[in-house]
Amino acid sequence: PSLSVCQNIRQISNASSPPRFRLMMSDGQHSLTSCLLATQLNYLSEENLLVPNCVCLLKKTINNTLADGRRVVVVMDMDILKSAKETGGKIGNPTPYNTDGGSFTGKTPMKASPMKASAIKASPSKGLTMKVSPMKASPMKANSASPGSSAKVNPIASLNPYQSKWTIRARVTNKSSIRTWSNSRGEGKLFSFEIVDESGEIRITAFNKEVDKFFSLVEQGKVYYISKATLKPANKQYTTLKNDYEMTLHAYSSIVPCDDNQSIPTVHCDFVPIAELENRDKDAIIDVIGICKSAEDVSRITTKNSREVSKRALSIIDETGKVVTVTLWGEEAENFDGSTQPVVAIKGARLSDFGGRSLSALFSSTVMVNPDIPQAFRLRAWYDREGFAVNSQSLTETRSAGTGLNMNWKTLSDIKNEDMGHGEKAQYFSCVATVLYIRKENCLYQACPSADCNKKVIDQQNGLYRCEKCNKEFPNFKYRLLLSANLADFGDNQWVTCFQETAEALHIAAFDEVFQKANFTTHIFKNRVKLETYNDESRVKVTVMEVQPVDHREYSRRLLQNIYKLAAGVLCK
DNA sequence: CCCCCCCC
Repeated sequence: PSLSVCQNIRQISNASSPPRFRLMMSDGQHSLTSCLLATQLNYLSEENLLVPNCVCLLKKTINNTLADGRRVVVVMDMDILKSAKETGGKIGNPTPYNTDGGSFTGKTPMKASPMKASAIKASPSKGLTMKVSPMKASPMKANSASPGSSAKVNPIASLNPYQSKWTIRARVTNKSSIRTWSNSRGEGKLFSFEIVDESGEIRITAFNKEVDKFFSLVEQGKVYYISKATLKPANKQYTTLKNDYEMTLHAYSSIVPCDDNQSIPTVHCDFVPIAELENRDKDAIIDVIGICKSAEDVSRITTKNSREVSKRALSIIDETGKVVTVTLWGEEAENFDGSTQPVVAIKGARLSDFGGRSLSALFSSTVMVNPDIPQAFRLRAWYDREGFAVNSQSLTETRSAGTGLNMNWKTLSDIKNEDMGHGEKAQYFSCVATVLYIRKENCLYQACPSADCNKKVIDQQNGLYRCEKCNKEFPNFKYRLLLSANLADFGDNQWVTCFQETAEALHIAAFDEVFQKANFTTHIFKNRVKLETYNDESRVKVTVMEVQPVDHREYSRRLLQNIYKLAAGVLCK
């Protein structure tokens, strides 16, 4: 073997397939020669490993004479030892290179060849022909890494872009679906997967033809021998894997299933109890497991980049009695079935601070439904025995009144019976109630014109309007809706106040018939209750914060839950 | 050669 710097690489432009590459190699001794890259090594160039100024270890070269008499050194096997960036174009003591452009004519002085002297001496006679057959050379080598051979297996952690001869044995931990792209640089398809061995992990990507070749072969959880793939620096922006490199499969890559795989680690999860999520940082990548207590229907949303994507939010609960919302995306969202309240385990979910604390599955996450692991069996047993009836609390504050699992549900009689609103702080409760009557008198008031104030202004009778809250006088005011409505449920009724936003939600405007229409409509009302004193009279005031349509399915589920809870209480006695 | 991780 000999060490050289690849000074120049050029694709020989003819119609031959596969393409051929001509190299200018120099060993730093003012010499230059023309080499032909054996076609099975084309990937070195295609993958941009073989670039000017990279240091190459020529492991096998064959001197050849072309049909037209030109002599050429064919590089049959080589490793890239150092990237161009590392070498700056030098090996050992730097000497200037011959930069004659390296005409591919055989005029290059062979005696000054950087090739190993012995190889030059063994220069073939004119009559010798050397067939370069990529199809013979490469797959054979790849197969030598197959099970049963004595080939050494390399740890993933030892791989780097400058050695090309290695074989790893690793388990697939996360396989993507096939994705297509189209941009200014072209279009294509790809899939990627992550693998792990005792030493580490790495991501592998396959494009186009390699997608066709390897997609169905590569299965989640299975172990393979993998060799002849290209390593390149990983863009840390896009991966959480602990590896500085990632792999690309190419035409000569080999993936061979491995049955004897006990020693290869399986996916390991470090589950964080849901209650513990409160103490973790935003954007933390965590593993979580829980029972899917409820699941939204799948929905289509449009992202900021005007891409359409499916989404489904799940509420999962674990033995801590805490619930958190987890969002699944794309196919995972579409295919998820929460109807049986399955165990859901997610490796690598991202913690967000939306609604307090919530989780989102990433492309790098592994979502497992009813996985065969002890934690899943334990959770199942807990939930079916008692978990279903616990008074769960959600870490995720949902804005939609109907679906939150931390709603303070009350009946209207509870407000009086429990003396709600008498404490220092206002309380909040939700109820399902029907509008019996809306008072249309005084339904508008003159409000402070400042953006976020809305306080009723005092008409100074001099063309100015005073806001006590802002301690300011304004020449104008804005009209805001203020409705008094009488809500009723099965046991009681309650006068409530709706300001602008909530009044609008009742779908009423300043017309009688519309008022009439709003009567006897049923909604979810989220309310604030507080004892207030006005004109020396203390009254518990209930103000509507939110009006939402009743999700009858969810409402029925909740009523059923209450029945279960009552039943559980009776059984305990 | 992708690199999207979203929405409320």
